Amino acid sequence: MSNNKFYIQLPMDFSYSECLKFLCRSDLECLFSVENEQIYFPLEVEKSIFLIRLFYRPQRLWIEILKGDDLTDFGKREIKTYILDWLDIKRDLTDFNKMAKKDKLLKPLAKRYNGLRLIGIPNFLEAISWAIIGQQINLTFAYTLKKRLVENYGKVVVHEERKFYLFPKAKVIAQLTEADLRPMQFSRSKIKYLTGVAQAIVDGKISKSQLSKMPYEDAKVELIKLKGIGGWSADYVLMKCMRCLDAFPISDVGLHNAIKFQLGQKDKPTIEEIEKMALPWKGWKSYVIFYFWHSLIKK
DNA sequence: TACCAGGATGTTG
DNA sequence: CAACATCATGGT
Repeated sequence: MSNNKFYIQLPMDFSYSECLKFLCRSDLECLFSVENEQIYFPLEVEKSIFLIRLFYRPQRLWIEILKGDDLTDFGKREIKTYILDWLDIKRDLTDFNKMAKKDKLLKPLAKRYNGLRLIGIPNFLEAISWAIIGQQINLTFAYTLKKRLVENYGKVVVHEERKFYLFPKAKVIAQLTEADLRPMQFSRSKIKYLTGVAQAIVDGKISKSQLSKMPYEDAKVELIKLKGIGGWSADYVLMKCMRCLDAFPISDVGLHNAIKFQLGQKDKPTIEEIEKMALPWKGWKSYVIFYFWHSLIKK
């Protein structure tokens, strides 16, 4: 059983504690859990489900398989790939930090959160669904809705009397009705958007691999064709799932508030003002907004 | 109590 | 084409 524990070598400027802080931002998170600075989450690889624990030792992120079939070398590689993507471990932040240092607004954030990675959502359907769920409601309520969806329609893994959930499959969400989701307090429009997107994925009309071959602008156009996906949601998915470094949901109210606080102003900035201040951020706009979001986390 | 939430869509003027 | 209503409900 020596095959159930392996590790990823971490770059110097990786801050496990800042990443953990982001992962801990809601007590209602249901797709992973953080305890004693360890991250627990289930992952489906090659049709079998593994329960994984991550923990940190200097310059190493250890991966331990707590539950699941025997791991092949292929499966092991898949799990590593997933984690590298999720925590954006391979990203070289040298240029980002260099740019941030010269930027009045960013400098304190980049210093305070040095080594923070843009925590992603590798699962395409989950990323889109989370964008839809988060539209126009406060984050606490959004987490509550996601939890209800996941706990009712996602696969569950039980380990030491604790339940761990996977995000529901597109095939399952595509079949849901108002009778299923209205009692969980999803709005009629969110239900339509969620099932519609899931159906589009089932039908092969859109996929992560297809989008990944397109330039940012084209991928954004494709996403916006989906009912319920506007500019904000498209950019959200492009930054959290497709890893486009210049995806920038500029209309985001969280961003507006974060900039307001950072500038110590009474009013939120206008879109035009943000566009102007974002000029030097080119190449790293998704990282910039992520750092601003991070600054909103209440201790 | 009113107003704001990590928006998007359909309608109206 | 810009302004407005609507969605649904929790948080403050």
